[in-house]
Amino acid sequence: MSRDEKKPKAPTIFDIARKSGVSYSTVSRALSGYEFVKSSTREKVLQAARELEYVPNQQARSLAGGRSNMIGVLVPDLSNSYISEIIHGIDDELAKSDYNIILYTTHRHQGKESEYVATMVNSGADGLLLVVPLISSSYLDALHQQDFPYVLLDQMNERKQSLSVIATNRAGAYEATQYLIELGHRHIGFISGLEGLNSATERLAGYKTALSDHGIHLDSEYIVGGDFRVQGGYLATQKLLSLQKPPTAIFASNDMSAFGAIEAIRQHGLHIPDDISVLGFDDLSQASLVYPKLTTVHQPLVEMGREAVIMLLECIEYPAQEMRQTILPTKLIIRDSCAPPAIMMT
Amino acid sequence: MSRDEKKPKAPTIFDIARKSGVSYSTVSRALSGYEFVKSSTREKVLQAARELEYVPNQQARSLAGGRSNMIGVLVPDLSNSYISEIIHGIDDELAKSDYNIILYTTHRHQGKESEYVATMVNSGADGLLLVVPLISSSYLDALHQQDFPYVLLDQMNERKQSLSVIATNRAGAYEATQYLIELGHRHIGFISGLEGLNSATERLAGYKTALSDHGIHLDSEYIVGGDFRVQGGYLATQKLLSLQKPPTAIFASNDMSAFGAIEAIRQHGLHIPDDISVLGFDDLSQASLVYPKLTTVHQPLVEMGREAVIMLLECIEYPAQEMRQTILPTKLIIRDSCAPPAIMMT
DNA sequence: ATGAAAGCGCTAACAC
DNA sequence: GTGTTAGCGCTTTCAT
Repeated sequence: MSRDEKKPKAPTIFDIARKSGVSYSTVSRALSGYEFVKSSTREKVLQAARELEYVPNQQARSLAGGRSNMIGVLVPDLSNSYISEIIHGIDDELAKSDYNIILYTTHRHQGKESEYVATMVNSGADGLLLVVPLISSSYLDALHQQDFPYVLLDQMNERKQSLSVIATNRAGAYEATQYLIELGHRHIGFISGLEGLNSATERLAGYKTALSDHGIHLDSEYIVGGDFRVQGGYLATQKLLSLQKPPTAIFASNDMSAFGAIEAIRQHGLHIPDDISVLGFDDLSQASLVYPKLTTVHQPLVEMGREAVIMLLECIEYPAQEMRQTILPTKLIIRDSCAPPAIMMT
Repeated sequence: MSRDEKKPKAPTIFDIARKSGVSYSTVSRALSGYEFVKSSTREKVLQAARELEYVPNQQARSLAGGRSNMIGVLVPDLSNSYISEIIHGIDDELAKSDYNIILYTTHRHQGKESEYVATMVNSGADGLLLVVPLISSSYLDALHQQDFPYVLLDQMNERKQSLSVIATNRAGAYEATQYLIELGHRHIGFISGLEGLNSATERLAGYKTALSDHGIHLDSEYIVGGDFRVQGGYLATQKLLSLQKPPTAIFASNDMSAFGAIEAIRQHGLHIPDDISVLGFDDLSQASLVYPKLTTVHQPLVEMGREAVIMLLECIEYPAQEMRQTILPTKLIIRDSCAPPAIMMT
């Protein structure tokens, strides 16, 4: 060690026991809220704990078989506000309990999610919140086998036997597309999301259904690949604009893509929404920062985080949860980036 | 428990010991990289561990006096990209080691930072990264007393005896102000940051110094209070614009404030940068998303996170670190929100 | 209602 | 170089 050796050991329940004159197992009971403790004893113990500024050692607690009070949160990446907002919701809700967050990002080692899951489980997390895009059922199986509490966020397990919370991606996309149609657009470009993602698939489906429900021919040229990021949206929009007959509106699978679209459109010398409309999905906080303010489908990310926590805590408390899905509603937020097409065409 | 009771206990070093035919302390040594282990033995152990899919139990590890491989990260809040970017950097760098992040947000209980610090320390974090704005030295003292490794991020302890990483706030603000002056501005409004924050104070100082160095009278009317957030910037700008002689340029203490300024200016019917220039600080990813793209002082947030991790890990490794500060350079990023004043006045 | 005692899985002296 | 033995701080039977 460095300078002085006087690391003042933190007080343990043993110290509390001495101070309050009871056995240390009684202290443990009093502290952990066990019901059969005389209330006078409990008071005495709590008092002593307070005076000693006692802080429980979570490691010991969970080693001994109790709760660790840690929730493992596995996310792909931190560079994305989409994730930040979800985490924000998780954090908010968790703050009400005394759970803490252990944060894992998979970007560290691509595809090693299962390893992370194993670590989290083995490191004593009481439950897991998974925001991992591409779910491989390998570790989901392991989780199930151990009856380990976890909740899937914004992702469905195809076998649907997980607790999960998602938003109405398809309906949201439908509503958005319909809005564009009602504005008079007949040529609506679509920037798709990351392949394989449930949300991406659903949003595309919503777009397609809306089109066909309104008797609009689906032009496959109008669907171009994006990646849920600014750059992808930018590139996709360039393609769209260079089409022989460019769309009069672009529906981007998420706001990030939409931001890229805005950029590309501006560079092309076109004006939003006069020359072309842009619509996003997510309603990130940036959406009202860009100019023009982005009309977009609000996905309740913060609330999804909250909801997932609620489900998880419930599942930890009462392990025999039946698997269910919470579906939160999306909502079209009309701002300034959409308008009727300049030249109405049918 | 719920359905089946067959929770398959995770293998322990004891299982590895049996499988590889050595004592379990040897296993511990082999696994934790102790050097005096015959390499054939080590290989045998590692092999067995692999086959068993062994995952170490961190709780036990740290309880027994080893490392927990957890770094506690204390942040005020998650709703802010400024924080997100720092965390991003932390995460990036930490990914190279096998440390994990325990994330604490103080917004849960205002002013209870010390309690959090105590919890983190007591829960076996190997080190702390503190991004807490208003540092109360109360827990810093405790940390010092215990020789507990920690690094301050974007915050200085007035007594300067902590490891810390900050950016050149004052110089950055100076450069920015000077840029505005060189553009021809003589009436430069300043939206201040959150009171008490080191960065806020330094930026204001940089602004003032630049002004006086260029012989420009400091008009106290031009310095209006902000709070580092959009709303604060918005309100501050309204005040600035309603001045008898409004400034021709506004330097906001951070990008968030600048975004608010842009909004207010737009609502006022003015154009950026033709009618008035806006300059920010931080260079959040949003800065190039807004329109016009924000000219701002780049603060290397991601790198600050990285650097803090590097320092912390070093400090954990070699506890006898002398206290030092790493100062990372800011850089003026010229985009589209600044231009010479419409009417040159002296 | 409370005390005693046995570990949880692991590291770190201490022996040999 | 490797085995033996204590605990780390706590929860949880099992007694009483």
